[in-house]
Amino acid sequence: MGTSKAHIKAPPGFKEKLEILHDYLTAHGLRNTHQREVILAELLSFGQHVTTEELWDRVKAIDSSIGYATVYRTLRLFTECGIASKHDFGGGSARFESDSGHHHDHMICTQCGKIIEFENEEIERLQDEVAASHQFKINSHRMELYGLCSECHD
Amino acid sequence: MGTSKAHIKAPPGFKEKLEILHDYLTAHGLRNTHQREVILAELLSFGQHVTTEELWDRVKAIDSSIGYATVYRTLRLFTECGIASKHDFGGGSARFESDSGHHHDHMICTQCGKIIEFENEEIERLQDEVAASHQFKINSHRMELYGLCSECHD
DNA sequence: GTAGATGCAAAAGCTTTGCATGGGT
DNA sequence: ACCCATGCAAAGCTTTTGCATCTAC
Repeated sequence: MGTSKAHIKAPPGFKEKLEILHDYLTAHGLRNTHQREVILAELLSFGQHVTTEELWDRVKAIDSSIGYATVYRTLRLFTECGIASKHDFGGGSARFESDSGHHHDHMICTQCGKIIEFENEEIERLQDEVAASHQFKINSHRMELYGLCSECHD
Repeated sequence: MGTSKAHIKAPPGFKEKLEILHDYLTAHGLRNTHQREVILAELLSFGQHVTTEELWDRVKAIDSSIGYATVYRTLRLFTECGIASKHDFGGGSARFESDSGHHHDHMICTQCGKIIEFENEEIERLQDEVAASHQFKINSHRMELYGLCSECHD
């Protein structure tokens, strides 16, 4: 009988990310599995910053046999191969998002939890400048603005 | 027999911070204690971003009867009355620093752990600008640059 | 067939809290 | 005296990991 595994509906960007994943797996002697594809698909279709547990809930709806540890380990794998990144916005749990390629920062509404993404080249430039003035070599940075979104004030 | 408690050597800024603390305690019907003064003094004299446990170690050296929970609760108190602030630079434990009054951000060397503080008004202005363009009201922000300090590269 | 992947459950870390006791005011 | 503060130990939570079993290659 064919692989009667749960069907994976491909969300936008799935194909590209899957290719990156496959390349990474091959290059490192790792294996592709059904679980990894399901988790990737759900991460992409979630479309928001998601915690390991939230993602696990969605993944279980597709394949109830997938365990929490697999989601946890797979998210770390995704982070390592550059198709997702991990953030800590406070509130106990780490949150993951699929990488869109271009860097961006976040505004977090402390009232409703909404997360707005933005990018600002001028700020990035100034960061580089500040770092350079301290002979500091930036590898990564985080910048988060906490406050109230337009719907939560006035 | 006066109060033969361990002597507290006043580090720079101790008097001012202590006053803020006392005012806060009075205003909220709370009490001043020897523990709180020791912890404040050690926080100030540490002079670097410190974890609860690291601070506890130093505090115990002054008064070995002080418990971890007291340090923990006192740091939260300090945060509430605005004489200290809490940061999460990753690595498991939260880190505290005494507030210097003027806002600043951090560069963290991922090799040696050194933390360099800096401030940049231009960046702050741009942050306000970005927030305004999204009708977002900033309450606080964090900005951290991760990489290698001058002593850890080349 | 073999080395990596998975699921379960337990271990690890920090953080936070309940409670009896001690101590400011 | 009253009520907050403290110390100790236990509970909570999320993150990690050990291990037997399963599976992609």
